Amino acid sequence: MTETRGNPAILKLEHGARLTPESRRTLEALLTDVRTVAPGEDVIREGERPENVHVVLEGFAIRYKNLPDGGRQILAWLAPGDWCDMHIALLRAMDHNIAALSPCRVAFISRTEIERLTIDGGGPLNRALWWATLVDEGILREWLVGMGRRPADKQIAHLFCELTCRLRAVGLVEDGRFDFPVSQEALADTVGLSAVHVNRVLQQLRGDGLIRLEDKVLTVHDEARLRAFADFNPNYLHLDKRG
Amino acid sequence: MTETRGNPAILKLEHGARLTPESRRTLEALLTDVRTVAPGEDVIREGERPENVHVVLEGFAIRYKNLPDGGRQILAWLAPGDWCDMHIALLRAMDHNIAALSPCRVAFISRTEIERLTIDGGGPLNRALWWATLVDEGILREWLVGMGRRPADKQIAHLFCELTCRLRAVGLVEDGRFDFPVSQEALADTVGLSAVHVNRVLQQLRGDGLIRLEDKVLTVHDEARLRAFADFNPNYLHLDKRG
DNA sequence: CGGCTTTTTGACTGGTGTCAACCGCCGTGG
DNA sequence: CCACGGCGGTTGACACCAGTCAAAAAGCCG
Repeated sequence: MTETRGNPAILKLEHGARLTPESRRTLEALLTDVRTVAPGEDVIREGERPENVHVVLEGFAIRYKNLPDGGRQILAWLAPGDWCDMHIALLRAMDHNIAALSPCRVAFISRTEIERLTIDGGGPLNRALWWATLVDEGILREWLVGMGRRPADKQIAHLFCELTCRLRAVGLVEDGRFDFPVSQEALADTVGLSAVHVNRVLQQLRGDGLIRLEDKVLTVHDEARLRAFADFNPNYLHLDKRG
Repeated sequence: MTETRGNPAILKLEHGARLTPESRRTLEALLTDVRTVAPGEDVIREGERPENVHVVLEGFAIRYKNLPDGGRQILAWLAPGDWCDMHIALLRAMDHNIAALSPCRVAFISRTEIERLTIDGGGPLNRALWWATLVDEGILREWLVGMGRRPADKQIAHLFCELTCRLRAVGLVEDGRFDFPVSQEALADTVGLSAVHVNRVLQQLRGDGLIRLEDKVLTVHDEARLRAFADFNPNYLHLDKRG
């Protein structure tokens, strides 16, 4: 549906730091090894030694963990512009999986290259990527609030508010509409509910006119109303321009 | 009960990186402005501009958010050796609160000093503090799994396994026992349950002989059994020596 | 037109929340 | 020294949100 105007990975970081023209060029140069990943396909698995950092350029990817009883918990949605595992470069083994949720285009960057530019370098990119990591942490915390203390309907509404903000930040929202190629089961694994209950909640939200969801496109007619319902405060996304 | 042998902030980082004697001295020098914080007292509040980074040296602190309906969600337990907000130094406003849960001793470090040593510096401390941040993120993800997909009893058991590991890493566990000055209400706000239900679950765990909890001391007689029950895998703590 | 996955529906179960009372501990103050 | 008050822990009765199971309907794709 919507098309990104610029490179989403750069668009996103612009929200967190003032990038110099030079660091923009450095970034562009990093994002050359781009691969296509099919839905359901893993990018990296728990236990593996991370050799690359991944950046989503198109589509949705997810972090997730499997449970011994066959269950699954989704830990993050990785939208265009999101860096998947800056972090893990430092660690010896992945403690979770990353997979494509919808068809994705993902950039692969070698960890040594990243480490040189950031951890050991301390340039402007270091600040920008720190910022992105901190935002990820903020999102994780907000999800925890949702799962722990919000009823199902508000939790899901809150997630939709968050996605609207995040996708708008990389130019993927148009008139409150954005691509949403996500099954109700994946939604359920995200919010910690059963697929059946997610179905019922979605019907309620549609019935109340808070959202529309058809043909894999999510529409938020009245964002203010959805935010009020979900008790949404975007402060945790730290998207105000200038870091 | 138990006494830390060394400085917990240094003990902890030793798990994540090889510290040079010099960086150890640098750390010691940073941790001089130590203040006492009473239970319930806030160290920093949502919305505030962070001017200091905080390190817990004694006692438990928490990250938390309040909800409009009066509820509270605890987002992290900060034990001795934990850095509270490395991160936020980069951000303009706190998106959550930090408070003492039990009587605490907390070191205050000015953000400019920290930024010089890490973000802009790129020394060995940068790696160590990155590592600590990544571990925090790993914990957050595991908590999400617990809230989303684990039944109440296993979730609480899992938390006890985690605490045992984390506190052992800074020398605060002795014979499977450690100080646990935490009300059931705080536990409830941590795991997203009601205090009443936490009470019932604790009785069940005690009845099954998995834990003992009396006089504000938690005892795990048989750690292997508790881990098996909770389906606990410590990989997300990344505590293996050498980063 | 078949098989597949995803969504939808209904009936029923069950885990957890809520409310309210009671108890035991402990610090405070008369 | 004892009475009081408050907080945290414990219990029981009951309500309700969300899970489970199962089957039908609707899309999707070859």
